[in-house]
Amino acid sequence: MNRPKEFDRDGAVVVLMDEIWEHGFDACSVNSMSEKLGITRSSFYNAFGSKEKLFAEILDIYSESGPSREMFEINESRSVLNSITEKMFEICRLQEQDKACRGCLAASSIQEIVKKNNELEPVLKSFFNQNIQYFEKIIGIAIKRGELEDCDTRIKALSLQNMMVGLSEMSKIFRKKGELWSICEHSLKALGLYGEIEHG
Amino acid sequence: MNRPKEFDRDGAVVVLMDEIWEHGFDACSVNSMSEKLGITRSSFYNAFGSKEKLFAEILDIYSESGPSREMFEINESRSVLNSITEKMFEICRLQEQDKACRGCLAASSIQEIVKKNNELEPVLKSFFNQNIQYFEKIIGIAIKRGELEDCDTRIKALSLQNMMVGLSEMSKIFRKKGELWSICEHSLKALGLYGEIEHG
DNA sequence: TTTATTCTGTACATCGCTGTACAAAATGAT
DNA sequence: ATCATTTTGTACAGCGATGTACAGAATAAA
Repeated sequence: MNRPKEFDRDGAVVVLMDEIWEHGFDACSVNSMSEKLGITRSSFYNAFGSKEKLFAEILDIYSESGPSREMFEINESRSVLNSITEKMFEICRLQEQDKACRGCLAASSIQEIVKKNNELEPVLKSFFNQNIQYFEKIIGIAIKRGELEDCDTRIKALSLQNMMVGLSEMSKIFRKKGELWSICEHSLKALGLYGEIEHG
Repeated sequence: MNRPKEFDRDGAVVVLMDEIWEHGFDACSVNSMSEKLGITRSSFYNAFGSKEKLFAEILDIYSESGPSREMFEINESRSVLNSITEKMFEICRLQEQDKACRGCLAASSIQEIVKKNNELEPVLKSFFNQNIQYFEKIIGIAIKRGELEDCDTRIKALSLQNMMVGLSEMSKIFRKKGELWSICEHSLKALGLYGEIEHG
């Protein structure tokens, strides 16, 4: 019926996610992203509408692969605290290995978007609110199971989020081997969210 | 001997600190900053050398007024944990009131500088390392005084820093009255760094 | 083959930013 | 008044970004 696209749109979104993740939202111009894909700007606008719409898409994909996903695989054979701790260990490992020091895409975008991009600010905020809701949920489960003593789930969730956001930025500054995990381990234990794991 | 400057340099640095704090390092062009001061770019370059040198100056001033300063007023009549808690309460209050959602200047700059500005990266890193050193110091004092049980001062310091950096970004997203402080209070208590304070 | 549809490439006019270079202005000291 | 010094203003030449508009290319269906 119509002329087919000459590039793989889904693949392109991932490429641009990496691009924005590494260089930041502002630094990635429509120009440079189009160039990266080997298409022209008019194709870019045609395919993605605008930088903002693209970012919203990217954030959506990011949240699919984000902390919420894997942690959600909470079954009876595995404790909630274990899931949290394991996930955090994995995050620390990834951040430590990442030579580009990208941190968390969402956390890194806060500075460039809040109070600076009216279109994306609500998108980003909803990302974090969803995360908090998820954290509240699994913390609630942990309490019910007796893994965690009773507490205000929202404050506990916010504190965990706070720790994670902090970690995203700290990972860019403190690059000594194992240091990130030692912060994480200490903070999780302090919050009562630590569950023993095996790490190689 | 020479023609006097036609603008107040020291005052200008403060104006530009606010400018960068609010809009970010990248968003503040030499053009816009010069315009803000009502001078030309050549005067800007003459007065500050470059954007980078200006930022280094600003960070220096910022660290003077930063967390380290007031917390350092630790005397025998006031506990270390009290000082920390009071300072954190003050920070939460300021962030909550700040409608521009600026967060911490240094924390907010991480994203734009690390791996992106070779000249400023070491400057920023040294800012944080100094902060950590200071935290280690006062935590050491707290332990000696018996306010805090014995622990690895570096990890404790890093965890505190992590919490503060997180708070800087969280303050831009979660704007409900008192929520920031409830995160902070909970996290400080968890880390064993909370000291009872009177807050109005 | 023609038609409708959609994608792509080129071009446009505009804007802001960069760092430097050089001339003009202003002052203190002699 | 002249000189040395420093600040300031103007100008330059170049770069990259923006969003749109329009023409051309490619395809599926009729």
